[in-house]
Amino acid sequence: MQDDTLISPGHLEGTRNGRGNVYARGCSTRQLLDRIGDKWSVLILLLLGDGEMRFSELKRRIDGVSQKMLTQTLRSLERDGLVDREAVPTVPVTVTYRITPLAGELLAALRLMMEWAETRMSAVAAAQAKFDEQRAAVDQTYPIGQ
Amino acid sequence: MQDDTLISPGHLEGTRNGRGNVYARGCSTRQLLDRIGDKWSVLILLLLGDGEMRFSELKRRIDGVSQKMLTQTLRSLERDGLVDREAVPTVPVTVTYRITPLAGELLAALRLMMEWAETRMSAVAAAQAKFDEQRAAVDQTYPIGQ
DNA sequence: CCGCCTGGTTTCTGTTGGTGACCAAGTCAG
DNA sequence: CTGACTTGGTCACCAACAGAAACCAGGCGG
Repeated sequence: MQDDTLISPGHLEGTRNGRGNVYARGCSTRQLLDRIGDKWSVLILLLLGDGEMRFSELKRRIDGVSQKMLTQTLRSLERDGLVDREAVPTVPVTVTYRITPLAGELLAALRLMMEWAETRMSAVAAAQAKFDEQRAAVDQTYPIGQ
Repeated sequence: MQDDTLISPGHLEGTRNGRGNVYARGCSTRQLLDRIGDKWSVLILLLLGDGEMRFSELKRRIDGVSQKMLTQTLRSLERDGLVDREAVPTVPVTVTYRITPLAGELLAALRLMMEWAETRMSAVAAAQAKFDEQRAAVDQTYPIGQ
């Protein structure tokens, strides 16, 4: 597995990582993606990054999550030490979630992503429209019905 | 990766931004996550971030991708203007992929995530082990066979 | 003509996510 | 006491999707 693609800057120590083999099944980046790379985790972390929140509020604010998936995702994040769950046996039980310091550090990266999305998604949309348009033109030139 | 163009009819947001409602269905952060929030996109962008690469090399280096998913994900990234595809009709056709400047900016955030993963995933693993251990203890105390 | 190379697409099947019904525990109205 | 309603969560079921493997295009070498 040689690397003819000029990796240039910094070949990191050992085989550890980055830019070297992000892809190996056991690699930390892969592990992270396996955990928070689902449909809801990032959204939850981003929301909790602004302050603790109750289960029902999370459900209300994240447009489209099902109760099942919210529970499941929160449980998974809790297991990974990224969110903290506190259940108070009040009248109807009250469960509060908040991010842990560990997740707090990750939050910086997630927010950077969010900022990119906010400033660049329009460009993505434009690229998409252009792509689809070209594909449509090709389809017209070479119709599918063989 | 669906192909609906959810640029949406403009409107409904007075919401623009972050910290406010990351959750609304049409929000840019949601759109971004819908696109690159899958199992392979981030990995591909990270790899291509180090330099252009051929299809077969990507497949070889990303441990576990199926040909179908690689093609599908690359096509989606191309559609979104994040990667550039160049097919040269050489002997056996040669297809090269590289990231676009647009994706280049996103790369900073992704690399930050990767770095977090590399330094913190061990803590996550520890948290996980602890959680599972406690759950096991509880299961022993209150066996399932009601 | 056979077999092989790259880059795909198709088919089939197992896993995943979403929907909606249901549960626990407690409170309050009637 | 009964029934309705709260919050947080589980379960059964079904549709959508990812993965494995087979197949395809077409150009070449033997």
